[in-house]
Amino acid sequence: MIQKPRGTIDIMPEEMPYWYKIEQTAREVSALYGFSELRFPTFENTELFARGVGDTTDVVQKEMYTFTDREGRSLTLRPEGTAGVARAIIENGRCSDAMPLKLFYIINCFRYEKPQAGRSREFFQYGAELFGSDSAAADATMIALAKSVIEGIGITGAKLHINSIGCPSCRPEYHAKLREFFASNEDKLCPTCRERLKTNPLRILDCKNEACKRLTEGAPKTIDCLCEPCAGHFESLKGLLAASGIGYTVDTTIVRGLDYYTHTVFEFISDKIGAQSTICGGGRYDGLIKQLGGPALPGIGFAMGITRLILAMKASGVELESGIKPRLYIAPMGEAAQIAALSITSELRGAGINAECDIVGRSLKAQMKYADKIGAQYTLIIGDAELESRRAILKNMETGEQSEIGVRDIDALRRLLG
RNA sequence: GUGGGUGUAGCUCAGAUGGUUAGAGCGUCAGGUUGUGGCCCUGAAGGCCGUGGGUUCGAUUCCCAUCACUCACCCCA
Repeated sequence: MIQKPRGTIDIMPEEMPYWYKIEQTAREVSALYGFSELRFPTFENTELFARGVGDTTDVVQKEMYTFTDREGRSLTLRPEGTAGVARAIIENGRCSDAMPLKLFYIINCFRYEKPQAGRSREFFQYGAELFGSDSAAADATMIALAKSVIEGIGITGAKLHINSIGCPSCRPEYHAKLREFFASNEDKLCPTCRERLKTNPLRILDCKNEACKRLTEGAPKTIDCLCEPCAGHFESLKGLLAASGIGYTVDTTIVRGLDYYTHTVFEFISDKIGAQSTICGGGRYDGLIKQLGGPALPGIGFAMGITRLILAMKASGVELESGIKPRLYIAPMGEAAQIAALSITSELRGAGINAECDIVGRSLKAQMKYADKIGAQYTLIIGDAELESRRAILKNMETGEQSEIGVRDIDALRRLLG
C-alpha cells in the first residue's frame, strides 16, 4: 500500500462540516469588514521567501520545501501567505489603489517540520492583510476581525495576547540591553539560548526551559525600550482595544519568528488544544513591501491555522452534523420498476429534491435496511403490483406509516417533500 | 533535528513463559416465509499480528533496525 506523505492529512466527509463552517464564516466576516478574497501561487520563487520572511529565520533555513524545476529555477512551496500576497499586490500594481487595501485568503501552506498535535507539513490557513495604514486603528481593526471570526465559529475562551517588538530604529538598542542583562548569567542559560544571545537575544524571552525562564525575570522588555513613536503606537492600540471592549493581556514573551514583523504583534491562544496553542498569529510588517521592491507601504495581517481552529471548536463543544440525508429513497423490485425508479429519482433531483434509488440490485429487505441507514425520510416502494395498479407504497421511515401515492405522481411527491 | 509512547481484521481493542486452525465487540454482506428498516438470532467475508533483519528446531510473541502514527521539545498557524 502506498501511504500518504508524512505530515499530510486526509480530510474525510465527516470532518467537512467544520471546514465549511470556518470557510463560510471567514468569508462572511471578512466581507463584513470590507476585505476581498484573493488567490495566489502555491509555489513562488525561493527568493521571495528568503527576502520577505527573512533568510535567518528557522522557517527559511530549515523548513521550506524547495526544489529546482526543469529549467533550473529554485522554487519553494509557500511556507506562509503574507509574502505571496505582498508580491501579488506589488506585481499587480495595487499599491497605488485607494488605501487601505484589505485582502484575505484561504490557502494551504507547507513546512518541513516534525508533525504533532496542531502541526502538519501541509497545513491550511485563513489569513487577512491590511495595507496602507500605519495607524493603531488599523491594528485594532485587524484584531477585531480575527476575534469576530474566532467567536463566529464558536470558539470560546481564546485569549488575546499583544506585544510590541519595536521597529528598526529601536530594536538594535534593545538587543544591546538584553545582551548586557544576560551577560553575567550566560553560563546558566541553556545551550540554544547561549547561541541566541549572539544571534537574536529576543528569542531567549520565549524559551520554555525552566532555568532560562527564571533568568528572564527582570529582563528588559521590548515595551520598555521602545522609541517614542513605537511606544505611542502601542499605547494608542491599548486604548482602542479597551474602548472597543476587547480584552487583552500584554505578553512580553510573544516574539514572532518571521523577520518582517515590526511594532505590534499579537496572538489568540487556546489552552485546550495541546502544545500548539496559537490559533491565530499576526502583527505589523511596515517594512515588507519596500523590502520586496514595492513602495514604502505599511501593512498588518494575521493568519489562523484551520486545523487548530477545528481542534479549538471541538474543545469548545461545537458539534456539527455531518452527512447528507435523502428526503426519499425509492425501492424498486424488478426491471420495469427499476426503470421507473430511475426516472422518478431524476425528476425529483431536477426539482431540487434529494432522492435516491437502488442501483445495486438489492432485495427489498436489504433496501429498507439501507434506506434506514442513510437516514431517508421516506421510502417509495415500487414492484410489479404497483406498476399494474399505478399506486406505489409510500412509507414514512420515522413513524412507519404507509400510504399510497400515484406511481408517476411527481407533483404529489414534490408537494410532500419540497 | 532531539526525546517519550504506540503499531494484531474497515473501527475500538483482547491475546499467548516463543509451538501447529490468532479472537471479541462494532461495522460490512447474506439469511431468519414467498415484497418492507430500526430490536433479536444465524452465517459469511475480511489479518503474511507495520516492514526488514537477528536469536531459535520454531517468532505475531524476545532482540535490533527501519517506517508510520502519536505526544512533547524546537518553531509556528
